[in-house]
Amino acid sequence: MTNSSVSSGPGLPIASVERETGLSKDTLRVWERRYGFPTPERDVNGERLYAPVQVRQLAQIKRLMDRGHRPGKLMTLDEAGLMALDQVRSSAWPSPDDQQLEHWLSLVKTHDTEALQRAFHREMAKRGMARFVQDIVAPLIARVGEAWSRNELGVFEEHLFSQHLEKLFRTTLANMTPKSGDPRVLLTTLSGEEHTLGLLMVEALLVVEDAYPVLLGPQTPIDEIVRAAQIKAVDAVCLSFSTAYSPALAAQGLRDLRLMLPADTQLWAGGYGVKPIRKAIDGVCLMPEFQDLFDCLARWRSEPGGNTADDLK
Amino acid sequence: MTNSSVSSGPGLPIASVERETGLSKDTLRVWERRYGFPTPERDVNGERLYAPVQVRQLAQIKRLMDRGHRPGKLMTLDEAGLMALDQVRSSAWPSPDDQQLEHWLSLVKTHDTEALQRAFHREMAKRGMARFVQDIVAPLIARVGEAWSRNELGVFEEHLFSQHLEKLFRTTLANMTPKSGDPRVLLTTLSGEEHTLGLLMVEALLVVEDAYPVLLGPQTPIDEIVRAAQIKAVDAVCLSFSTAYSPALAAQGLRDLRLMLPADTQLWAGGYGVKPIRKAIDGVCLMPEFQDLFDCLARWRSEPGGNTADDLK
DNA sequence: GATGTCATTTGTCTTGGTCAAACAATGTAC
DNA sequence: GTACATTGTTTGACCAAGACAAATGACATC
Repeated sequence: MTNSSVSSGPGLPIASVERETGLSKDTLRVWERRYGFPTPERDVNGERLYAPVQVRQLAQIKRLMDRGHRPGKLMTLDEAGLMALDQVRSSAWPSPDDQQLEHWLSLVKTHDTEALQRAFHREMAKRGMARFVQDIVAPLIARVGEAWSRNELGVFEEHLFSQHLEKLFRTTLANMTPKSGDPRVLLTTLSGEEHTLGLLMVEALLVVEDAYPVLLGPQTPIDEIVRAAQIKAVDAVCLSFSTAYSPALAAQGLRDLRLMLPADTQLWAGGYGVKPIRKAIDGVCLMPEFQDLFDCLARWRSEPGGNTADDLK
Repeated sequence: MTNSSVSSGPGLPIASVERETGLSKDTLRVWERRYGFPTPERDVNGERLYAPVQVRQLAQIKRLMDRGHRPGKLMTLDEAGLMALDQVRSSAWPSPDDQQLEHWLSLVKTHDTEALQRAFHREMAKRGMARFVQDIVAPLIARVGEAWSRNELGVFEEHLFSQHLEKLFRTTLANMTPKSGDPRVLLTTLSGEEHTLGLLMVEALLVVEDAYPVLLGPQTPIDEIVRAAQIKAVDAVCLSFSTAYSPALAAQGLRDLRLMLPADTQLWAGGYGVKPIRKAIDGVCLMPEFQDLFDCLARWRSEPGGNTADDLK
């Protein structure tokens, strides 16, 4: 009651806004100085108190920036203008006019988790793991991510969806973890890439293909990847990149890693995040589509022994 | 090669030190001004570059602060003095028998994942879930984190360990997910807190206690937590905080959330990260130990109906 | 279409200062 | 001796205004 923060009252302190929006305190202050937005009140001690409305607007601006818009432009827009941008259908996305996809999405939107779970199991049994991942899960994840960035669904729905998928893959994988298999593949992401689902999907595909995945989880520094590859004696390192990851950073990281890895260790990179990488990187196999994973696998198997990993393209 | 940052070179920029030590940029600068430590070099542009040795010392100091020591005292100590304090096996730890803990730690260090997996399953069967989590897993996680910050093991070992635990909990939970149960508890963390293991442990404990957990995964903004709590009609929201999370931020976040949640929804906060929070927060149940979770549960069950959530303490 | 140059935008870092909350120490009543 | 109020010290978060490099966009050239 007597608390001075939050609710319809004065507003949130800058630290809370940083937590809620993901914008650093420095950024929040410099925007205020440069663009005159946001416009926080001050408490008795002169410290900023942000109105909840503006916090929501800031979160929306952050989302639009992740979609490629620049702050300078967004600041000139009013609430309606921002809303309008949210609605824009970017043709860059894989066309989502698939009716079934939209049906899945509606299950996510309505939190019908039981129906979702049932549908997942049914489709997996019907199509088999490989086709299930490629035809259903991957497009659906992309569609959910897109819907989220467009504010059609909230963080809550997105989290719930992710948790269900994670549970699905982990329970399925639990009953078929192999004791051996070739090739041995290390699965992880570079620092900054938090998404785990891509890794789980690849793990599932590798297991059904009788390979031996070593799941390391997300965000491993490059030198630790090298050490892990050596200790676990893997034949290949497979990284996953989501759309959020900057293509330039991804390319740089792959080049750095390639230089530090032994020449006979393959380096594969998958996920929507590698699609924008045009130029091939020497000794790195880019796999924008899941199908490419099978190609990499087949190529490795057809060329056993000391591949110098420079024989791709 | 041409990379100007990191590696044995001059030193790390302040942002990297913040990430690695968990000390804020503000704190790092104010320490330098007040205590004359640390003593970073400067690059051509006058920006701080911290020597790797000092970064390790800073991490050590942070660890000792988490154990209750005050910065002012620690700064007067030299390297040997810090080491001496570090070696003190603080009796605050609930460690059952140190010897077994060290044995487990050696399994982590040597990447003997199969032995680790076997040992986990054996101990869980032997002790039951509740004691397994409290006596084995929680101390072991703390010990691994400590060993990591002491540079006794690398990111690779730490990730592998986390993945094994995650797999263990998820497969175990998969076979006992309840259809109903009371109370219904939403499990998540605030933005900025990435650690999921705490949530999985709580989920496991809730399930064996015949409650109904709703796992949302990490990093949910507060307004989405509120929405999720309403839609999923939960009786309580349970947040988890690791030591990495600043106590001040945790307290602020809990206050923010408490104000936005309905009064009849309980708010519980667990994990090592809440230990340093001394002052009680109105309407929030702090659970620094796992045992406290059972207390919260028992209290809720003994007082059904419209608790106004102000009856704790 | 690829590549190079230049201008603008943008976020992070800098300094040095203020202040509330947390903590330790001391005094006082019971 | 213990409980509690009071005072003094420590500590980190916040503030302002400026500087600058890295990223981005625009435009010319090969």
